[in-house]
Amino acid sequence: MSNIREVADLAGVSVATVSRTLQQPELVSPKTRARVTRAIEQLNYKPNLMAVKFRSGKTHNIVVLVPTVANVFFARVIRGMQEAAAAEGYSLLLVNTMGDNVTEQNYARMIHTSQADGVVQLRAFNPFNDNDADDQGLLPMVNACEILDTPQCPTVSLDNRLAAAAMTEHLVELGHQHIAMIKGPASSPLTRERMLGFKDALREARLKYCEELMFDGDFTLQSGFDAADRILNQSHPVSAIFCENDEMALGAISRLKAAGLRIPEDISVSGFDNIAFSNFSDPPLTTIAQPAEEFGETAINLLVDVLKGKAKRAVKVILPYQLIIRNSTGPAPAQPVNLTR
Amino acid sequence: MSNIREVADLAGVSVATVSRTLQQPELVSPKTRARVTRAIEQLNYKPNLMAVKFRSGKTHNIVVLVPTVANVFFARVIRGMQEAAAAEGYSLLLVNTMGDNVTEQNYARMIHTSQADGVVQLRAFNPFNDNDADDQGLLPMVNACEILDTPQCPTVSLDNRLAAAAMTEHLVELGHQHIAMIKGPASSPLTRERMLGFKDALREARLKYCEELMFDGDFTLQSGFDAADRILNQSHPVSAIFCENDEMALGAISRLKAAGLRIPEDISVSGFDNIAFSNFSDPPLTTIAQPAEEFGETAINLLVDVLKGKAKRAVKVILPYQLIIRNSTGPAPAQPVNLTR
DNA sequence: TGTAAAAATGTAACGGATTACATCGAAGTA
DNA sequence: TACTTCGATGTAATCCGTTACATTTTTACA
Repeated sequence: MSNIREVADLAGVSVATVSRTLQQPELVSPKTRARVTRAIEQLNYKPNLMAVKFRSGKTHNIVVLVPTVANVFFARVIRGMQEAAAAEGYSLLLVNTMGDNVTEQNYARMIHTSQADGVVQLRAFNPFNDNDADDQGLLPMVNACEILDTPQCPTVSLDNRLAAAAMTEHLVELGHQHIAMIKGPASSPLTRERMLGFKDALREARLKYCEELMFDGDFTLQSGFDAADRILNQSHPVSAIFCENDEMALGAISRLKAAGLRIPEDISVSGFDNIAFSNFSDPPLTTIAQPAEEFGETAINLLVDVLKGKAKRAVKVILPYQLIIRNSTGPAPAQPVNLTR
Repeated sequence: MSNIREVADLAGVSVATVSRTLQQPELVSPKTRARVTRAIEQLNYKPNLMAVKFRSGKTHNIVVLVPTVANVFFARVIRGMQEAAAAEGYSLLLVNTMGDNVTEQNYARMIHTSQADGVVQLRAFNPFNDNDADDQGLLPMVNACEILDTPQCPTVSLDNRLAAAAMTEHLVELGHQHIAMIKGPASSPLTRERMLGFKDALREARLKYCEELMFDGDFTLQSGFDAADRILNQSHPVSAIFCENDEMALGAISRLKAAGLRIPEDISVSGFDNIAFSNFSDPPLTTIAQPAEEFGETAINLLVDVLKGKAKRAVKVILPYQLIIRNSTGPAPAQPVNLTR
């Protein structure tokens, strides 16, 4: 592997001239520039970017903490980040954290060991501890998708409360009065937000909120299936299920169909996220579309602003949602269907 | 940010002693070691890993070229890689290449600019060009999932031909004589392998191969949907469709059901990959399970062997598949169903 | 032609950790 | 006591670009 000195020797110039030929060619005379360029090609010289990064103190790496890359929604966010990062000259270090706080803290530490310049966090957890705080400055971190209430941290998110309320309204308008909810983990602020929106809409419609109709899930297909199973084995009437993401909705539908229920004639099911599968399921899923790629793109742009010192304060960006009505929701049946069979 | 010199000064020792305290503590007397350790804590000193990587010439980074992180199967592979990499002290630089050769070549170049030590390629494309070849040595690259016929490159894959034959046999045993296939892109060796297995099984069963029953897809849900649409609008009888992955199978099922066909009574559909959704679809999908996480894990281990110089020649690992029979395949109907309606 | 200004190029310090080699002191041996 | 050996520690070179500053060359104009 050749280095800049060999190039300089071959071209008969100093290392500074070689460096300038690459960085600020306008400072080098055309004649010299040509000689240097030829030497570079001859030796197939590639600057050691590790040396550059070390010297400059800028790694141009961004650590991305992803709860799970297997989640289709996050996959879209990642894609958006990747494009924005490439455009800004940054590389992404994707970490599948499985939602583990310790793992996240370990990787966030890459900032301190100069392996990365910033962090994008897709979860509402602050992986930095207090003495990491850059005093009054902004943390080199942005939060996307979930809302993290760290004031020094820019955020891009959805108004989950409003979106959940819109979905609930849709169900209410169809005449549903007994709506169950399959929630995410209680630790997730997303879950809290969406539940608040759900309650808002119920209150607005003068329907009463029923704690017994709230079921826990963890955003996976299986957990949706299991929650639906619990819904089938309880005694309250239910004519619609609001699931906090599409995977759980699809899992729930699978269980409901196995019980012989027709969707949406017997029971309506709604999701959240609008993943690709939701358009090809039977029936296609009514859901909330989120601009996933835009989340990623915005997150990177916010972070780059922070890293460049352009950001004066922690901006909080809210992106728009869209209610997508497909065939998994329909009018409430005249008679509540007997679920237990 | 403190550096090793400040620590040395505070502890009243030389930088060498500090470095040794961290790297080979047994060479430092307990007394000194304690002093150094205290100084490190006092200053909250973290070694600058960029400097270490620069000096050592080892980045402990691995570039992973993923055609698309949105693919659920790849997501599982990634997870396997991540765990193995963490165990070996490597970080993953995930790149969503969208199957673009130029993008892959650009990122593979990170090896030459000393930003990464090795590459894991999940596609059958060699991103290195000839003059990158390490002469007779092994390339710092391993190929996973698809088979890339670069002799200097270790590979971990499935016997796709055998697996496809097994699936075809399953369909044949159910009495299917008119089996259509929804293929991946012709450029993918995977597609070629699976097609060969398909043909093998047909020949074995003395059924004739029919070129008109081969349909193109690109591994997405939508392409499966579209291909099924084409199947519905042609004149040959078809009682089963062998799809080259689960996404396309689910897309196809969606289209077939829209046409009023029952699965598997009217037509059988099979997939490949066994993604999570396939277990919750209606009907649950008959498919081939691949040990995705193990692919990832093996790929990393092979690469680490190469990087450590342990690998003498390019090993080709074949992992086992498993035929998962669910309810999307069933006995062929006595009378071929009229597809065009 | 002389001189100042501008352009081109060179010199060398620097960043932070590692490590070969040098040094020093203490313990061990004859 | 003199000498060897070993353990502990220090010194300084090294990895490879970048860049402030110094120096040389060219250009411009009086």
